[in-house]
Amino acid sequence: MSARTAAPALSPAGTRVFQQLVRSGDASRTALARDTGLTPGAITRAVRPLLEAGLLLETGDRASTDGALGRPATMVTVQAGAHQVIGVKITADQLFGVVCDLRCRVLDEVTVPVADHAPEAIIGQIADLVEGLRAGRPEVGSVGLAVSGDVDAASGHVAYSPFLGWHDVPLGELVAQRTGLATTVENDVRALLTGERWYGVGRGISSLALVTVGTGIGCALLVNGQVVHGSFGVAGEVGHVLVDPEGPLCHCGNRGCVEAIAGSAGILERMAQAGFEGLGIGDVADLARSGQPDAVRVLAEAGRAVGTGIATIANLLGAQHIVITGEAIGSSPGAGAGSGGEQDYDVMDPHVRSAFEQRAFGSAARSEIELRPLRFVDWARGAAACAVEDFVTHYGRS
Amino acid sequence: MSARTAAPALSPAGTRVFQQLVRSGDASRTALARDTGLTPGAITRAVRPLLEAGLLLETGDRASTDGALGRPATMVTVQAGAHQVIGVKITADQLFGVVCDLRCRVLDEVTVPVADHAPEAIIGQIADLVEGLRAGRPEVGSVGLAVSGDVDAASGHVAYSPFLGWHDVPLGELVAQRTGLATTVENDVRALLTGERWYGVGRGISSLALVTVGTGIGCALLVNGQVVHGSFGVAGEVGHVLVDPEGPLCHCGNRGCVEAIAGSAGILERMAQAGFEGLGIGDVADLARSGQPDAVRVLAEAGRAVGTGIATIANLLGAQHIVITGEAIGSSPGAGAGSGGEQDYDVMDPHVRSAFEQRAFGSAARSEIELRPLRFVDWARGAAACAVEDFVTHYGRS
DNA sequence: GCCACTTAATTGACAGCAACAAAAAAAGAC
DNA sequence: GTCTTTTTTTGTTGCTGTCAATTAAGTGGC
Repeated sequence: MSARTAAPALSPAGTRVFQQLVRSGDASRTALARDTGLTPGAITRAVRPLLEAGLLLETGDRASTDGALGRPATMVTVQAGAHQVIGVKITADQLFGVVCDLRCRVLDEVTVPVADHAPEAIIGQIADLVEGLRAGRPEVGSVGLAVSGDVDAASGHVAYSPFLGWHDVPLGELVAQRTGLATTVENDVRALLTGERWYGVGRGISSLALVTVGTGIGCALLVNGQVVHGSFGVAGEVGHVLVDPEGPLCHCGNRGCVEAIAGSAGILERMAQAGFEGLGIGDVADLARSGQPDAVRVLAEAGRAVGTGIATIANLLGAQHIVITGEAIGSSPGAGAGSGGEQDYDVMDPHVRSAFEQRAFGSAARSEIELRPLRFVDWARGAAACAVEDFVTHYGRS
Repeated sequence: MSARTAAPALSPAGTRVFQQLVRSGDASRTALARDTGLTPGAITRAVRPLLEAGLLLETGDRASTDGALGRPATMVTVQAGAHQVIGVKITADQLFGVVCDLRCRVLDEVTVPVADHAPEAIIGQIADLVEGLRAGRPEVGSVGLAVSGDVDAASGHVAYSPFLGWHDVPLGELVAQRTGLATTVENDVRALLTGERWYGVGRGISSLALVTVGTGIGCALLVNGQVVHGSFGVAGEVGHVLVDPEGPLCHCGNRGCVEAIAGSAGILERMAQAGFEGLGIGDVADLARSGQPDAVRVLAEAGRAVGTGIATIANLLGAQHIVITGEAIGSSPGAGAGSGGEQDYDVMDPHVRSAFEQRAFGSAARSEIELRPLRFVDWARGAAACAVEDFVTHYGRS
């Protein structure tokens, strides 16, 4: 694919080194030897062709010059701009696109409204979006797409996407044909996890859980350094963990699932029951901040439900780090102008934590919990991260 | 270790082939090539030294002679008796020991009562048990030990074992010193999972959950073909999944955990509350079978709790197969004379399944659920399986 | 009964890769 | 200015598995 720089047939060691550097940014050769488990000699030989291909760069930087004995190590860095990728998050309302470099830093972004959900229409829009972002950037060589639903990353097929109403769409092939770029497709939450894993808090961590709170509760899991896919395509359904058998009815048919209590729909419905009709989730948070008892109660319940859900993840998987995110989770109003309208009710934060601490068993309570707002750029960046991963692992192959 | 047959420095391919055969029993060379991803030529070269070392055997058997074209494949089998291992399950009451061959078939078994829980005392008893089983079996070359609690398999240390009252006992080293045999230590439930994984239902499956129902609820998880250890040593705590916030108090401080409802202690306590004091778990099952309403209710609740717990596992992990086992789970009274007194109340079975089906989300309901009685031999066999795995992976190394 | 066909297993040649070990490079210390 | 100390490089070596051709061992056609 995209044979811009004739791929110099990387050795296994070369791929390992390249991966390591893309993920860590820079390192001395000795550090690389330590981290990859290869011999210093092997590193030298692995690095050379990558330098020649322009993928790596030897900056004059010296590592830790402060009084260290011996020959100072010279740092090797990724030439992050050498290859660029476009990441697109597909929703029923909008397409969010970003251009990222190899270190997954966002260079440019764009949002496009979506009207027609038909696969052909959306694929056309994706192609246009890609062409637009690609203009004047010859380094762009691959595309990553993130879609909610049942996605087979290996084949690039979208088996089923409820929000888009898609069934068995060979999205990867179609976009690759239209754009001429190597295309990677992944489930949106797993894509987000991939981004977080290599370029966020997940660095150096082998078990990580990512929970997105919104209309539904999404979740992707990293266990033993591997993304969990589930035998039947289902995994990470923390939204249907039981919280209260007497709780509100969930669309899955049971009562008291996390999603029924903490999902936006459930929250708004219970506010409506309390007499507050037609609110948005941000309004509920505002009410809660101003002390309105119903809003406080509903959000506290939501927070406790999420806390119970993540405690279950911690108890079962021993996740080292748990990130909770969503349009609906934020720090404070007006903090940082994200692309999406980020409503915030960190009102939930203490309730999440207290419920987690209460239900986490033994050492599982040591899991680090992080709540953070999520902007749509992050979704697109996750898609880009998948494309980068694909590029790096397949560089000089297939 | 145990250099009986001078290990002929196995190549990586050799180890892969050996592993594959120990796990599958026998295969033609072509099948091996397919399953290991190696070239036919590599297989030939890998198999030869193993044949010479007496670890493999070429039986005259031909695979599928029925009208198949071409040269018939000759089967290669493990010489299962070439190396034997002893597996020991350590409990506060008894030691259960087995001798197994490389295919993990039980050749002999023995039970020893335990009086003194002090590490030295138990290690002495283990050494005696091993010597006894070893007598007249020169093929015995390694020992596997299964202990409940926090075990570090890599170092062979038992960090903490509540039932034995052990803290940081270097069990592996000590037993290796006493017996002169290579020794492997593993958490008991994980050992059971290992046995099941390679020699039971787990063959060819990459995600498997094993739940043991007894005094406590134990659980070991296989995800993506790897055993989950948990970042802080905690994982698989399905016993503390929330079932009912109004439920009975659990020793973890919360209400309505699976363990509080389905653990033996909880069951007996609730029977006592109903006026049935001093029962054993088998008595409760008998009462339920004879239609006693309280027993029926308590066991139904227990079954539903377990069902909810495994549904949570299925929802989060997408486990392909879930095995529920325990002294307390059985088929019918008097079926097969196991070593432990196996009480049975398959009374729970329908309740487990219905609760599971109700709470499993979407395709997660496709997980295969299996309830089966557990005899103590199985625990010991799990320990043996760990020893076999260690032997196979380290053969011709370290 | 011989020959073509098919599949299994073997073998020799080959090439690639990384480990090993020793030397060169680049500092700071004395 | 030499001596450490650490990083990096460079031959050399050994091993391993792929490749492709060959041999082996059957079945079925004629």
